[in-house]
Amino acid sequence: MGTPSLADVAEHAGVSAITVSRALRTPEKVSKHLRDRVEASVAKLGYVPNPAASALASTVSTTIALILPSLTNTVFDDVLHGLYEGLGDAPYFLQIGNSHYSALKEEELIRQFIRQKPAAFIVTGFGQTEQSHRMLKNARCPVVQIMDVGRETVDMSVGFDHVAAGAAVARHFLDCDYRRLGYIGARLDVRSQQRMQGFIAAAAGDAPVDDRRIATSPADSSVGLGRQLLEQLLARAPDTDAVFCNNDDLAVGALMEARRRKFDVPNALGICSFHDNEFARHMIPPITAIATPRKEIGKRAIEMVLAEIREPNSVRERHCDLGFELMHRETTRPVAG
Amino acid sequence: MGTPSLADVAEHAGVSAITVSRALRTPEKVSKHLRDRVEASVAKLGYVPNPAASALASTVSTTIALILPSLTNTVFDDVLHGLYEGLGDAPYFLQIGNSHYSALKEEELIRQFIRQKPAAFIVTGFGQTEQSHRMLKNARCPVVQIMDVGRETVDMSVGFDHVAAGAAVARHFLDCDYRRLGYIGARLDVRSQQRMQGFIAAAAGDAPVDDRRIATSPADSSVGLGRQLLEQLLARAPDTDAVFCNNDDLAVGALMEARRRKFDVPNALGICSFHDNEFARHMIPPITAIATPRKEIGKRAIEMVLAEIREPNSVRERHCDLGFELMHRETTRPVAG
DNA sequence: TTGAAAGCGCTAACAT
DNA sequence: ATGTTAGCGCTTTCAA
Repeated sequence: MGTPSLADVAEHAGVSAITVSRALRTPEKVSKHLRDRVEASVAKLGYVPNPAASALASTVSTTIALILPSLTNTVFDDVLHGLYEGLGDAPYFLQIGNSHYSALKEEELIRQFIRQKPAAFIVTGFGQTEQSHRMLKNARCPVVQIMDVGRETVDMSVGFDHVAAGAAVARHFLDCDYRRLGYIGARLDVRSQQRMQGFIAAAAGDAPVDDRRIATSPADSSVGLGRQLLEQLLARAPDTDAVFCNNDDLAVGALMEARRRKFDVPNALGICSFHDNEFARHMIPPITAIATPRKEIGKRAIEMVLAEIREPNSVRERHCDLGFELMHRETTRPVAG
Repeated sequence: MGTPSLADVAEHAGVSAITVSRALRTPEKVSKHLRDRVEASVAKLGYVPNPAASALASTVSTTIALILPSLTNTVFDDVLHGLYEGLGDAPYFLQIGNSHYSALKEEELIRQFIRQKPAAFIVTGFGQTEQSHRMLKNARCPVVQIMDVGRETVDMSVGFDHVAAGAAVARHFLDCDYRRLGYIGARLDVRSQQRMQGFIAAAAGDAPVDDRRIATSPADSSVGLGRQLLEQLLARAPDTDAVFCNNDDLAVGALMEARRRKFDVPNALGICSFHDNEFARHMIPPITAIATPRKEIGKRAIEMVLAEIREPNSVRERHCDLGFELMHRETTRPVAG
């Protein structure tokens, strides 16, 4: 015989299997006397529960299903760190599914996860298909949608407002007296587009964003791509005086390209980044950026989920807007006035 | 009734459950006739297998156990990307355990994983406890140890030689005529220490590394910490002429600190980084670094594992040294001579 | 090539 | 507070 089973523990402790099960899962329902005996046997035999058997027998497993649109985007690394930090030693397994930014693939993943009776779902954004939405509604477990805020929530949500964040950048540029605004972005998912739209809309009155000043690419974002995109943008619109970069990689690339061209940053060219990774603020000059609560989103999401698992409907704040913060550093001019 | 089970598919197709099971797992053992009927029913009912039931009934699950010492270290993000890329659509789930750089915690994780009858184990390094080693040996599934190369392998391994990598940096510094060599590092795990020792040993003959020129910290590595550590090192040994940085964050920080002090890099101070993230080569000046095959390690590890699952003992190269490469850029002088 | 029966290790439901 | 029974959905073993 290999590893000991519940029955082995039961025999060793001289009790029934169900008592061992209870002693382990709901110790308060077992008398101290038997609980002690069970615990001793568990320790003696080195018993570890078999999650597959327990998943099969009960209505929920110890799997928390997580669906991310990308694993190569560092934003989700940060979210993951928050998730694992929040998870701590809780007896749940995070199972990651990668939807590759496809709602159909996501639907497929949800279908697979459903079979595992996950203890909870954490999914990215609000772009689910109708089917997905229905499956999540029917899953009878907590569901958190992360990264974004919105109305059509399945159950709970944590994120921030991307439209507002884009608008904040536009307003900042205007406050600093920039007027010929540009935008560079890579791999434009829904949320990036919201940022861009918020940016364009907020700029529209005072400094409409010219199409020639928008440079994007379907490629993954990287520092090298940031250089290229700025180059493209300047080739088409050399008099651009400020660029909103859709993330830190691109912003660092743009800054390096600007330096190579001996541009005066921030006077001749302002740069504002998005997300604010640690290295952005250590560049020379330090990069102005919208700081986003990536790690906090992960941590909060898992906390909500664990709380709901413990005690359904116990979470009061079911929709958290964690906000963002503009870090005004040295790649944008001082506020005019 | 919720989601359809194997029995439902069997009934719908007018065959027995076991035939459906076979049609799905070993289609070559079922006649084309029945196979087609089964497939049609599977599609019609939208059947998705229940992994818990299959894990319980069979001797292996579809879980691949992965033990990483850290999730906050970007090195492992890269490894993870390689793992997921190599996994592709293979029907296995990666289950990540975080050992927090503790061999005991790792042992505990292995014990838990064993209960799940994983299809394979991927563990980091060679620092397992004796118990862990024994459990892995007895697990009757492929095991790959990643990141390092070494002799006392459980089963298979993929990595590179950290001692040799450290030595290569020392030799490079000497070739470029640096003589007062320093080292900065954060969160020193076994492999970092091997790098440091390789570095010190290789420098010993021509330019022994003075203790005052070693600055380390138990904190997580970051750009800010790189600045601080260089500052500390220079406070103690202002005439240091080259620094080996244990990773890219630190190197970028060191470069920024050097720039703040208006040091002439590479002439007055040489900087060599480790890992070579994409941004390192886009800094100004581009950073000389040892490029490590992090992503390739992940990809290769999963490939080995999948090959062994399909066909035990089919993998020929069971111990892969993926090597490293010194990228000589502009933070170290041209080679003297 | 196909099927029937048994059982993987646990928990839900129902006693006591 | 504790135990008995049945069954989760699949695969193994054995038989035809």
